[in-house]
Amino acid sequence: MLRNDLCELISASIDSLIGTEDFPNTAHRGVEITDSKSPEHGDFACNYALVATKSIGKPPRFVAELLRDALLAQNSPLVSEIDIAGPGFLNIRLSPTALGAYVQWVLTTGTAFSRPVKSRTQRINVEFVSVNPNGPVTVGSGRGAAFGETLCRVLIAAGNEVHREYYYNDGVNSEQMRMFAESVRSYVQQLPFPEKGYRGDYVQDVAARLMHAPPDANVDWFQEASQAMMLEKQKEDLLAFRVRFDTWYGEQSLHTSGEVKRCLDELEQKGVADTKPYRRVIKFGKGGVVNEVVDEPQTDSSKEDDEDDGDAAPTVDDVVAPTLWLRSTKFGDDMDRVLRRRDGRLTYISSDVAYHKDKFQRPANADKLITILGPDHHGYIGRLHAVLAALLRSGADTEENNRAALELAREKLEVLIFQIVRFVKDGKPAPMRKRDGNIYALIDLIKEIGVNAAPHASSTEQAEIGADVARFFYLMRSHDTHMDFDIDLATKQNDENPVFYVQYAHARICSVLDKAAEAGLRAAAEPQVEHVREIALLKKILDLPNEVERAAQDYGVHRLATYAVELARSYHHFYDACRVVDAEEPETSQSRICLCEAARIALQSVCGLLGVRTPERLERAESSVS
RNA sequence: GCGCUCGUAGCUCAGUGGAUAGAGCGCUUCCCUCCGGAGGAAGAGGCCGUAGGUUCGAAUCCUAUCGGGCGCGCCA
Repeated sequence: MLRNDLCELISASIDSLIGTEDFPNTAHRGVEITDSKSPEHGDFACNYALVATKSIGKPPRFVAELLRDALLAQNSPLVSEIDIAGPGFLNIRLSPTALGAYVQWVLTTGTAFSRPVKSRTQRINVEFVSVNPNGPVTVGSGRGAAFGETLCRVLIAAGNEVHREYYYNDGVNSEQMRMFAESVRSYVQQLPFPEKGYRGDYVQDVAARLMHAPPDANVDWFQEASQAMMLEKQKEDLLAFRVRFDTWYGEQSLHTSGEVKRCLDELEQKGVADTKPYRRVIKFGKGGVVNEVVDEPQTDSSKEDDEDDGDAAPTVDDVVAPTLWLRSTKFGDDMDRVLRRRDGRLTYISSDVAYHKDKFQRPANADKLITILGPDHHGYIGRLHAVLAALLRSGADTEENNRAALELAREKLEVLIFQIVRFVKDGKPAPMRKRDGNIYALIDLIKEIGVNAAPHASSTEQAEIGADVARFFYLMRSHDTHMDFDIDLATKQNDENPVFYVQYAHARICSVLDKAAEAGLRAAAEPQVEHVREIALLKKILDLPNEVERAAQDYGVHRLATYAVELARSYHHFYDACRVVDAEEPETSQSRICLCEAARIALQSVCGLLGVRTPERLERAESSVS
C-alpha cells in the first residue's frame, strides 16, 4: 500500500546511511509520514530529521539533506520530488505515473482492500447492549449498540475473530425483573400496583398479551412470560438497527446448571471468598494511594433500626446462611462485595463469576473479552476485574500472586464505557425516560427520523433510512465523549445531513458510471492519475486500511465516520474539477472511470463498517421542489 | 470527599508531539448551455478553560487549578 511502501522506501534509505561517516549506528530507526496540509508541501511529509537529530548529533537540516540524497539515489518510481522545508521536514511529491497501479490494486481487491497490512488474529468476545428484558432498547443504549456493533465489524476487518454477545439478568434473584413481572401481573390480575412498579405503555402492551394467563398464575409465571416477550421485542428492534448477536446469554442458566455454586465453592477454597462477618473498605487518596483500610463489622441491615447501633452484633432471626463475601479488595476493588446474601439469595456478582469463566469459550479459547457499558456503570469496572482476577489467580493467596492476577485480568478483560447522549429536539433536551413512565425507545427514534426525512417513502424504506441516519449520528462522535444528538438535524434538515452527503457521493459515482457506460467508455487497463484532485482522492481512498488499523487498535471507530465524510468530500472536489465522461478525451475518461470505481469501493467499504447503506440513487427530498 | 469523563469558532464536534488549529450548522456573497446543485468556490468568526512544566516543537504528554456531566447499595 502507498503509505507503507513509502515508509519502507525511507527506512531502506536510512539503512543505507547508517554506518557512514555522519550517521552513527545509534541513529533513530522509526519512520513516520504524515499527509501534507497544503499542496505546496508535496503529498507526504516526513519528520525523520527532526526526530533523529539528537541520536545522530547533527542539525536537522543536515540530516534531512543526507536522507533526501539517499532517497533520490534509490530511483524509486514513486517519488518525483523531495524538498526540505521549515526546520527539516522532507516534503515528498509523488510521481503520478506510479499511482495507477494502486488504483488497479483497489479494483482487483474489492472492499477487502480495507484490511490493514499488519492484520491481527485474536479471538475476541464483545459484549454490548446487555440491557435487561424489562423494557425496549432505549435511545441511550442505542449508542452502545451502534458503537459495539461497528467495533465488531472493525475488529473483524482487521483480521480478528469476533463473537457478539448479549447478557441479561433473568433470574428470580433479579429484583428489577421481579418488579417488572409484578407490574405486568397487577394489570392482568387487577391487583394493587406495586409501589415502585414499572409504568409505561409497553408494560400494558405486555399485559394485554398475557390476559390468557391461568387465574392462579404467580409471579414466576409472569416473569418468565413477560421477559420472553421483551427479549423478542429487543431482538426485533436491534435487528432493525442492523445489530445481531451470536449469543443471547441469560443469567438464570448459570444458576440452573449449578455452575454458580461450583464457582463459589472454588473461590472459597482459594481463600478469596469467606463468611467472616466483616467488610473491608479501602479509602483511596489522590493518585490511588491507600489512605485507610477499615474492616467494618457486619451488622444486620435488614433490621431497619437506623438509630445508633454501631457495634451491635448481627441478629440471626431471618438468617438462612451467613453472608458470603468476595474479598475483592485483594484485587484492587475499593470494598469487598457480597456474593450470597444473608437470606441465601445470590447476588448478580456471583453469577458474574460463573459467567466470565464461561465466556472464554465464545469464541473457543478466547484471547480477550471486551465489555461495553453505559456511563452509569463505570463503577463496575473495578468489580469486574476483581471477579476475573479472583478466578484467574493461581498459587497461594499472596499479595504478589494477587497483583499478578489483577494484571492478567486487566489484560484479558477490557471494559469500555461510552458516555451519555443528550437528545435535543426543538432546541430542548428530550428525556430518555418520560414522566409518565414511558421511555424513548431506539425503534421510535429510527421511525421518527425515517418519517421526517422521507415522508413519501414506504415504511420499510423509512426504517432503513432511520437506521442509516441514527447509526451514523451515534458514530460521528468519539464513544468516550458526551454528545448531543440533534434530532432536528437528523430529520428535518436532511439536506445538510452528513449521512446524505456521504450517500450522495456514492449515488453520484453510480450516476457517472452509468453515463460513462452509455457513452461506450470502459475502464482503462492501466489507469493514469495526474490531476491534483485525482491524487488527493486516491490518497484518501488508500488511507482506509490505516484508519481501520487505528480504529481496531484504540477503538476510535468514530474516526471512520469522519473518514467517510472526508472521502465523500474528496470525491465531490474531484468531480467538480475533473470531468469524467468526455468523448473527446477517451483515455482520460477511462482512467477516471477506474478512479471512480475505486472511490465507490472505498465508500462501500467504510459504510459497510459503519452499518450504513450505500444506495445507488437517492430520492430527492421534497424541500427541493419549489 | 474519591473515581471516571469532557472544556477547541455563536452552536454541535473533528484533530497520529509537527509547518498558517479544521468540518458541519448558522451568517455574507458567488457558480447550472455542463457526468444528479443533497454539489462546488470565496468571506467573516479562535489567548484550544486557566497557570506552570517536559523539548528543537504542545490543542495533544505531565502537574496544579477552575468549570460541566456521571458514578460511588446485600439494585442491575
